[in-house]
Amino acid sequence: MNDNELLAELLLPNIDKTPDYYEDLYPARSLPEGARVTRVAPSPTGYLHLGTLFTSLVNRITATSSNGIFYTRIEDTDKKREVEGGIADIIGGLNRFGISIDEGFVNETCEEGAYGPYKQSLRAEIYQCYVKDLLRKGLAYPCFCTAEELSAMREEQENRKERTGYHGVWARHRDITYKEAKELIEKGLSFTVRLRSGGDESRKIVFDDVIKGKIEMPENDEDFVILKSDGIPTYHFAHAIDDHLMRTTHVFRGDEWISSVPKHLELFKVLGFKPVKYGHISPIMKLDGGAKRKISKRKDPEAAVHFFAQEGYPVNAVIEYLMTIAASDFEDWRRANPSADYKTFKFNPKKMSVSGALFDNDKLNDVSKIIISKMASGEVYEKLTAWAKEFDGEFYTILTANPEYTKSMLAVDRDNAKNARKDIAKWNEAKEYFAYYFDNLFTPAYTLPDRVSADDAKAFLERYKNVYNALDDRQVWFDKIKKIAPEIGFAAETKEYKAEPERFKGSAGDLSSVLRLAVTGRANTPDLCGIMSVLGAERSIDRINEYINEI
RNA sequence: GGCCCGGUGGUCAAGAGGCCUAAGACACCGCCCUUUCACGGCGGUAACACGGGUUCGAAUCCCGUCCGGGUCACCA
Repeated sequence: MNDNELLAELLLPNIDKTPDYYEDLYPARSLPEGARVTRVAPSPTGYLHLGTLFTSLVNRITATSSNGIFYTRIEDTDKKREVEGGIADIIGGLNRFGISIDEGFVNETCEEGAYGPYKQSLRAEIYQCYVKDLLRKGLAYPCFCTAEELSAMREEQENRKERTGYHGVWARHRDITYKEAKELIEKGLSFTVRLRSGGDESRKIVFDDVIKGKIEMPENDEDFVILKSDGIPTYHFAHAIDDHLMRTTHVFRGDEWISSVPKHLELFKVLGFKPVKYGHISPIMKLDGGAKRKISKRKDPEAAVHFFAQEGYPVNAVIEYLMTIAASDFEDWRRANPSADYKTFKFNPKKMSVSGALFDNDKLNDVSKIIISKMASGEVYEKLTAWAKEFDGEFYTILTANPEYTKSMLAVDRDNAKNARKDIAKWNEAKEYFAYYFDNLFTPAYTLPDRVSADDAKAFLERYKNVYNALDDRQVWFDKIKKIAPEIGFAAETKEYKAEPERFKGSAGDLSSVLRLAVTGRANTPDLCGIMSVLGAERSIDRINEYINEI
């Protein structure tokens, strides 16, 4: 055995497999030509973040568009930051948003697929096997520097205005011998394993990012850590090993990773792997004061996907909105295919924005309103009550006390309507919006429209009470109002009034506003005729009487 | 600070040297439709960061400046 081999044995004595073993264990996938294998690899350090959802969506749609595979892998190599229940929240969140997962953690509890385990903490032996191989080949070496020594070194580099990092002459253990290493280990020192970089900072590497295009950067010459002192790899090393062994073809990830691409590419090269294709996604930004910045977990409620559930945005509204950011040609496609499943959209990463988009709540609301406006009342009922059950118990009780009543309320101006109303963007607006349908939510307003005096309002309402019939259709309903109008000095037709305003006090439209105010307490509502028929004649008349007494 | 990436209306963006007197969507405003509101229709306000080149011609190519973002860990 030569010194490198001895060193490898010394450092990782319990590893007896060789890379060939894993190459055979995880053979190339047999997928159709052009199929892309993508993944999302969250670390369970908290709840599902908007950015993670977005990245997942891009990876998912890329796989779907190419008949490929999308899988999840848990990057739990940092035990210090791990959070209880993190996996469940993230994977469960993806499921809830309809991001289907082909492999890996397909839901909170279940791991599937032939390329596992899909949790990095369970893959230590695999990583170590490759580290050992690198050690044997002299491509890696142990480093015994402590955290203190490393930061002292950094400080010195900063003082000297030199490039910081563990490279060149600063790479203290780069030439450590087997003998020296053995002594230090016998003294009980812990070590990390570093890559013996063959890069040269003055040379450039060029790679083609599938989103951002050609990017040129200095080669990596940093002897960065590949195996931490706890025997677990760093992200960089785990990325290279896992994405190779899991046969990933495309990695879409946040663009904060761009600067480490030279490290990753060097790793792929040194390991003898075919590099993956990268697509670096610009972050979703937020306006803070006057400045744009990446949406932040700590400062922005909408960073947590849970926020959207709480507000009551339908999940497909959030996805639809994210798609408009992800692909600049998505909205055109949507116009051409109004009811198609977004999953059938052919995604092209070249159509992704290269700079970060500001999160646009107005746009989300609009997208969401359109989606809700297209739902039938039955679906609205399901979604609304499901939301209320979780987030507004009082409203839930009210809504479900009489399901048929609630459904007929939701059907007004919705089912069979020629024009979809775009009124509600999220379920938490519903309580206020529908309040007048429920006696314990209804707030009367004893106000009058312009042009209508209290006396006229009373005169109109008194007459109207006698002719109202809850069974009337819209036409008959309004004809009755028009019939009363001239009797009290109002024009039956709006046009008539507009042509000669001096001849009338107002028009039948003004009178219907009186009725609207009396029955709903609102100046604006959907179809009043429909509302009154849901409310029922008795309740409508009661409210009219009360209004007459109060104005 | 070094290294990357980016900069078209308030926002998302189309745009690959002449088709740009710069699309579309959201937001905003006006008009029409209309029992109110909404929907819908029509119209409007509003942009190529700046300065130099290259070219007959530049939003588009090159350089510089400025501005914004990212990154420089035994975190991912």
